[in-house]
Amino acid sequence: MNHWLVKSEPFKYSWTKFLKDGNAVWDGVRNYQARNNLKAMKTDDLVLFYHSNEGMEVVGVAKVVKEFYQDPTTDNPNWVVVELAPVEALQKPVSLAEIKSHPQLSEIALVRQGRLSVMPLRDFEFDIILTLSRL
DNA sequence: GCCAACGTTGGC
DNA sequence: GCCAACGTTGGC
Repeated sequence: MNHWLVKSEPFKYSWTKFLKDGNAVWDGVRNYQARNNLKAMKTDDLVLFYHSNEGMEVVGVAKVVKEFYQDPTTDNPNWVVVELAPVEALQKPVSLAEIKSHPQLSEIALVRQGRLSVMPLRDFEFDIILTLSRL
């Protein structure tokens, strides 16, 4: 199983709204690197949900419930969506500052490539973030 | 609100 | 195909 992290501005789509909706079509991705990551997601892969701009913290775990298909919000066949469903909220959100200060998390795209909105995580990176959320 | 980082566009 | 100009994202 692969692990991922997606960003959302809580202003536009928050974790709270996601919980209420029960699932989400992850549309609007217009960046090739992020698109490639969406295409690589498999059903039941786990995805961390990060609040960018406001909050700046990982707030929950989601899973892939439907693999990629053409983004219905555009006619351009370059762009795709996946569908995600909430798994659980983190006991305690893990802030960007905590992630940045953790030596074993210094390689992740959240730190190295700030603008990427869909990124892969290595298994141990995913595990560390979950561990931090339980401290 | 500012600005750095980075992606995209378009003129040549 | 290069590169300057411009737009967007997102941390601070």
